[in-house]
Amino acid sequence: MDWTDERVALLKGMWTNGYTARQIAEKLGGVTRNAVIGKAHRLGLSSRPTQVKRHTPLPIPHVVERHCQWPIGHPGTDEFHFCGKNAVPGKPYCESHCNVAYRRKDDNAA
DNA sequence: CCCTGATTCGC
DNA sequence: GCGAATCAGG
Repeated sequence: MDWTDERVALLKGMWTNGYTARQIAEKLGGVTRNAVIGKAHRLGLSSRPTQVKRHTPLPIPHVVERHCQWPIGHPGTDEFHFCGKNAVPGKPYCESHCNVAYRRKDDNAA
């Protein structure tokens, strides 16, 4: 399994958003949680509080959302805030964060 | 015991 | 650099 940009992006995206290595591994498919953790570690990530509490409000796709719900920083801290940029109609994120969250392998627009 | 992530070892 | 194995913590 070659770690392509989109796979790494998905890995980092899910990892950063509090997904467990198993969820990410299962999502990517063909990789074990060890591979995900190992890759994440190599990427410069690693430190992850076990089974991060659901205080990271993994943004739920809402109907008619107009502002990007992408969580920035840590909840409970002064740094925690949402992106708040104008999201695309029907999607919880702005175009850039939507791209990070829903990035597809065939989304490559040269 | 189960789960998690982190680190280390071998390929 | 990749993945599995192993270790450590919850």
